[in-house]
Amino acid sequence: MVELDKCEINCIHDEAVQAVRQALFGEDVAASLAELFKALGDPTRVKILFSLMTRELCVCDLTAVIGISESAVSHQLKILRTLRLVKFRREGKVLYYSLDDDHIEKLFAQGLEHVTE
Amino acid sequence: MVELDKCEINCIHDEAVQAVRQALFGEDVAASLAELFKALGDPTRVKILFSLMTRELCVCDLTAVIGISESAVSHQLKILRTLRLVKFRREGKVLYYSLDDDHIEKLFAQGLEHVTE
DNA sequence: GCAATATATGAACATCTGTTCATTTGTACG
DNA sequence: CGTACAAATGAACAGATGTTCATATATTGC
Repeated sequence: MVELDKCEINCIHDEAVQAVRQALFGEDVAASLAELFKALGDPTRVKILFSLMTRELCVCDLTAVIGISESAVSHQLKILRTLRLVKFRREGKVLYYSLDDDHIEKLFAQGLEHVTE
Repeated sequence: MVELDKCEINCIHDEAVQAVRQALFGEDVAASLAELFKALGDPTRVKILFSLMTRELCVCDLTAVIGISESAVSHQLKILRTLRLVKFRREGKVLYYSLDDDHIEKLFAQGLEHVTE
């Protein structure tokens, strides 16, 4: 818990700090947002999500497309499921995964713009 | 290097896998995208960026707004600088930070939509 | 029920990440 | 020049993260 001890006197823009502090969303929202972005912040998951942008795929397909073990894919899918980024339907023994949400496509689009500019 | 050994026979949708594989962006793009999202995937950095959406602020202000040590803020700012998410200008001893890019606001907007729906 | 198969899950481990503490750099001003 | 102060940097450490390996579910077809 850092308090405004020495710095408040000569350096801080007090009104600004107060204003921003008020506008700043709560700890929980910041945490949720960070959690979401963190989920997108892994090459494997980026590839999984991008793959699912084309069409729904089973775990086995994803394994082949991305080139890592089925277990690794499954673990990542669990994370993406928990955050409601992907959903799945069962067809016999096979589970078909797809994007749960069209926000992801927009997020990727924005992200790509930043990266490739 | 996992090959399509046993699964290709009875489970994989071969054409789909090939197609997606072709469409899938390269290792480097995936890595860049992941790096960007990972940078956004930390509560402290989320707060920093959100704070800077309102107006430019000095490191000292950010310390007060967010309530963590100046060193911690500085370390995070370095990460954000490296990824061209924030920029700064010097005025005497004080460095004023601001957003480098309007993509961030859009990314946050999309992210918030997903989180708060 | 049992073998086969697709996927999920748990434990373990090495690596990466964020913070703290100590030190340094850069700038202003007497 | 030397002190003061904003900010940056480096080392170190605890905690989180992603993969692997081994094992467990769930479903199908015999």
